Amino acid sequence: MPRVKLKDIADKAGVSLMTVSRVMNNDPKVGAKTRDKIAAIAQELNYSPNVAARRLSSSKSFFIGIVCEYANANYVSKFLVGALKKCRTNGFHIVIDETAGETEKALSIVKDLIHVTRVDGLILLPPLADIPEVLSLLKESNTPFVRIAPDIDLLASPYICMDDYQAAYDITEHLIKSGHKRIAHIIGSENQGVSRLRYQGYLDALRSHRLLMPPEYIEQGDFTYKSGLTAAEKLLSLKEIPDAIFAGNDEMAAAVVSVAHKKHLDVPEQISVVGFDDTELASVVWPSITTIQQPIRDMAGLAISLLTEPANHLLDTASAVKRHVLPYQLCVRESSKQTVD
Amino acid sequence: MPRVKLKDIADKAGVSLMTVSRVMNNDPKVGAKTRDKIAAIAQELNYSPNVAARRLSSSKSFFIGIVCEYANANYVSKFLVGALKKCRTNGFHIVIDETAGETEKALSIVKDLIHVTRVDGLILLPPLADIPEVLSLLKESNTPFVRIAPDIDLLASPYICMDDYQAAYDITEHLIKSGHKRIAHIIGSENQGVSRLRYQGYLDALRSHRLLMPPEYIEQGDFTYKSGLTAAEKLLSLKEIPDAIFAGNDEMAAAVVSVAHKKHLDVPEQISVVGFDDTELASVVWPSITTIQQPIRDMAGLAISLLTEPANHLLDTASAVKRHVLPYQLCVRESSKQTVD
DNA sequence: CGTAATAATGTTAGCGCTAACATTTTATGG
DNA sequence: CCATAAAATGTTAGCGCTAACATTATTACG
Repeated sequence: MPRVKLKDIADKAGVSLMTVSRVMNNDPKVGAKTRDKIAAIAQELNYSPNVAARRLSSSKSFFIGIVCEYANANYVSKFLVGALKKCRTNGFHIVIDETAGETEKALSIVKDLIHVTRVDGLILLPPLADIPEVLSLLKESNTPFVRIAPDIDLLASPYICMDDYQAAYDITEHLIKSGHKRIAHIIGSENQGVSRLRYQGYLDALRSHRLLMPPEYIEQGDFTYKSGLTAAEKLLSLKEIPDAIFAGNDEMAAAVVSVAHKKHLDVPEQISVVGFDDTELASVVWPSITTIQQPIRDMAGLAISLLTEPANHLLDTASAVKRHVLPYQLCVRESSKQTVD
Repeated sequence: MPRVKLKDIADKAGVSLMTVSRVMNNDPKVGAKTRDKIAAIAQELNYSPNVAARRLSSSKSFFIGIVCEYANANYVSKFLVGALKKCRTNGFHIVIDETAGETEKALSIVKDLIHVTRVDGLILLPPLADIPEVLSLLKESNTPFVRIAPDIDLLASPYICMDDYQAAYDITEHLIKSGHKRIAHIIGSENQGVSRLRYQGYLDALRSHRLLMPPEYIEQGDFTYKSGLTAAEKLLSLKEIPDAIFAGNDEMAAAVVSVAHKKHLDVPEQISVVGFDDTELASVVWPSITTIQQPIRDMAGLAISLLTEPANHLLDTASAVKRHVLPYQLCVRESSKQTVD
C-alpha cells in the first residue's frame, strides 16, 4: 500500500496538487470551501506529508536543535522524549548537543547548529538559557528559539516555565494544612532564580497562615545531596527541631530523610519532608518523597510547537506571546503526613 | 555557502555524478583508482549527503525505531543520547516509543513502527528484548533489529550486552583486595538473567580467593530501594555483620547505605557498600557509591552502526556477528574502602 | 587478433514536494 | 456592463539523490 500523496488528494478533490499543498501549509489564499473539502479528504485518506520531499524542495531543514548542559540529566531525558514525540507527528527531527559543563562551548555549539546543521529552531535548556553571548548570537542570526525556565532577559525570546513561586506556596500550604507548625526550608543554589522563587513562595505561604519561623529554620543549600546532609544535620540538632522540612529540591530532601533516619526520627510520623522537581530519586527512595512535578514533557511539546507551527511567527517580535507558564502538580507521597481533619 | 553535492565532486573528479554516488554507497563496481580519487575529493570538500534527497529517491526511510518500557528511565535517556549522536553523523533519525508497563503494547508498537513509520531497523531495549511474540513478528517481517542485553533466544538477532558476570567478579575482587573478609550479596530480581550472572560472578570471585560466606550473607532482593532496605536490615542485624555488601544494583546499594547510617555505621570505615549500573543515584548520594558503569552510550552507538552501516548485512543470518560484548568500568567512589597495601 | 564476457562508467527518469510565476475566476466600483 | 484589482487556482521547473538501464572500456581466451 503506497502512501497517499498530494496528487491522490488533488485527483479526488478535482483540483491541482498545488492547491492541496497550500491547504497543507495553511496558506491563506485558498477559498474556504476548497480548503474544507481538501482538509476532509486528507483526513479521510489519512494523509501525512513526506518529510523528505518537503525538506528537499523547501528551504527548511526540519531540524530542531536542543542544547543542554548534560544530556543525561534526568530532566533532559524527559524533555527529549516529549520533543521526539511531538516531532514525530509533524515531521521535524531533533539534534541534541551538550556543553558537558563547559559553558564556553555553548557558543560554538549554537554556531554549528545554526550554520552547519541549519536548524529551523533552537531550544535552550537551563542553565544555558541564561548566557548573554548566546542570546545575542541567536538574535543576530535571526534563528527562532525558545528558552526553558530562563532567568535573565525575559523579553529576548519566548520562554516556557512553571510557576515555581506558586508551587512552593502550595507545597508549604500542604504542610501547614496537615497540621505542621514548625516548618523549615532549605534554599537551593544562591545563583539560580528558582531558589529565590521557591523561598519566597514558602515565606508567603507561612505569612498568609500567620506563622513565623525562627531564622535558624532557614538553611542555605546548593541543590546537592551533600548540602542537604549538612543543612539537615543543623536543622535536626536544634533544641526545638522542625516538624516538617521543605527542601528546595528532591536531592536535598532525600538527604534530609537520610539524616532523619540516622537520628531515628520516623518519616513522616515525627517529621515530614517534602522536595521539589519529582526526579527519579523522589519515587525511588523509601519513604517516597512528596514533591512538585514539573510538566517537562508538556514543556517539550509546547517548545516544539512554538518552533514548528508557522502560526506562531516566533520572529514577529511584536505579536508573539513570550511567556508560557505550564501547570505543575503536587505529588503527595509517603514522606509527608496526610491531613488529619 | 551552498552545501557541496554529488555534482560538485563529480565535476572536480571529471566523472559522472553516478560514479560518485556509487562510491558514497560502497558499491563494489567502481575502479579502485576512481574510488580513491573520489573519496579524497569528497573528504576535501567535506561532503555529506543530503538525507532528504537520499530518502526521497531510495526505498529506505532512514528511520530507526527504539522501543523501551519507560522512556524516561535513566538508561533509556543515556541510550537515546548515544543513538542521536551516531544518527546525526549518518543521516538516520530516531523514533522512540514506549510500552509504559503494558507488555502487550509492545506488539502493536512494533507493528506500527514496521508498517506505518517503516523503520529501516529496530532496537529493543530490556526488558522488551525478551518477548517471543515480538521476536517472531520481527523475523517474519524481515526487519533488521538489534537487542540490548537479551535473556532469551540469543540467536534470534545480533545483540549487545556487557559481561555482567565478569563485572560482578571484578567488583567483588575489588572488595577482597581492599581487605574485606566478610562480603555479603543482595541478589536482584529473580526473573532477570543479569541477577544470576552477577550472583555467579560474586560467588566465583570469592571462591578464587578461597573465601566462604555463611548462607545468611546472601539476601534476595528485587532491584528496588525498598527491597534493599529489607535485605540490609537483615544483614546488619546478624550477630557477625558483614564488613562489605555488594548489592545487585545501585538502588539497593543506596538503601544499604541508608540503613547503615541509621545503625550508626560509618560507610566506608566500618562497612563498604558497592552497587551496579552507575545510575544517577550512585553519584548523587553521600557517600557516593562504588559501582559498575555500563557503556550505555557506546552500546547505543554500536546498535545504530549495526543497523545503518550496510557492511553489516544484519539480515544475512549466517555471516552476521551475533554477540557484541562491550567493556564496562569499575567506578571506585567513596562508599568502598580503598586498598591499603 | 577478434569476439564474448565482464567490469567500469554514463544517461535518464523520477521520488513528492514547494517556489515562482502564469492564468483564471471573482469581486469592486464608476 | 466593462475595466481593474484582488483572490483563487494552475503550471512548470527543480531540490539532490538513486534505480534501472545503456554504453563504453577492459579483460579473457580460443
